[in-house]
Amino acid sequence: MPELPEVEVCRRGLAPVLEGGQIEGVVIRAPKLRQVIPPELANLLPGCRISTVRRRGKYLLLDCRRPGVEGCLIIHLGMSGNLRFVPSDLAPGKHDHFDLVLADQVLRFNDPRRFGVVVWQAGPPEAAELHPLLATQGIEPLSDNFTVDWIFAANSRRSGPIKPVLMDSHSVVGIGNIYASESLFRAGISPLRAANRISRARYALLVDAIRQTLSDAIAAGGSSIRDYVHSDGGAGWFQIQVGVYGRAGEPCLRCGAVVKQVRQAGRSTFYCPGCQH
DNA sequence: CACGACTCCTGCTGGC
DNA sequence: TGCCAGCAGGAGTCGT
Repeated sequence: MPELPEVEVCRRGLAPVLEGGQIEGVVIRAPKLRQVIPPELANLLPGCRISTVRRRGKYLLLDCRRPGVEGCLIIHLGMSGNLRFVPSDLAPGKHDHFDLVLADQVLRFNDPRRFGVVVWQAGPPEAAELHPLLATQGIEPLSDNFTVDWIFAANSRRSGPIKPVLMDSHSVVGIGNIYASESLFRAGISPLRAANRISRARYALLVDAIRQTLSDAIAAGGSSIRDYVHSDGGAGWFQIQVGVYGRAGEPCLRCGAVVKQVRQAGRSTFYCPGCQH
């Protein structure tokens, strides 16, 4: 379910509980998600302390170590993944694929569609980026590196429509199907417009829109982290005011034109033909 | 290189 | 009510 804001909200919910805590055990129930969950986690992780819970794109990074073992547990929630703390004695349910057993509770990973990932990268925290899944990740949209100059140059040779380009995690990480549509709506740019046919001035609007949209979503989700941590894990997700996503056929809240839905690269795109050009 | 199609998987919704 | 097609917030791989 997660795009960058949801993963960040998840990280903020996990960090205060996990950081400094010790892993007592590991349970692997479904060996194969998008990749096989490494069986050796059962030997590596018990006894490890988690120093930091980080995020890179839509990946969660748990830095773990104990004498003789140092590495990073890398978790991706895929489309339908979900992490929640449950009581130690709660029986696992359907699609509960992976448990991190802590002293007084369990961090449980549930993922019906199994597009998620749980893998291990040995080495110090800075080595995590060497993992093949992380090595090709693009820049963070909430970092100082994400500028008008950067995106204008990066997209200068991309002739395809801007919306799928925004969703390319090898370019910019974290922007999924919903926030791509919403950011373009806020910037007044058509999702169909070729990425290399957008002016620098309009890219400035887009950079701001992306930053603002993601930040708003994090703020909205962050307000319910307490709920997230000990409830169903769904609280706090996608709570921003939606401009166009899922509103096909309804009037645009800004100009009243009918919101359109089209298909791009196999994904639904929503936009307002009245105020996006 | 850049792009689109295809792929992995389960579950829900809407039409008949 | 049952069945089936289509679609769902991701992203790697492959062919062009």
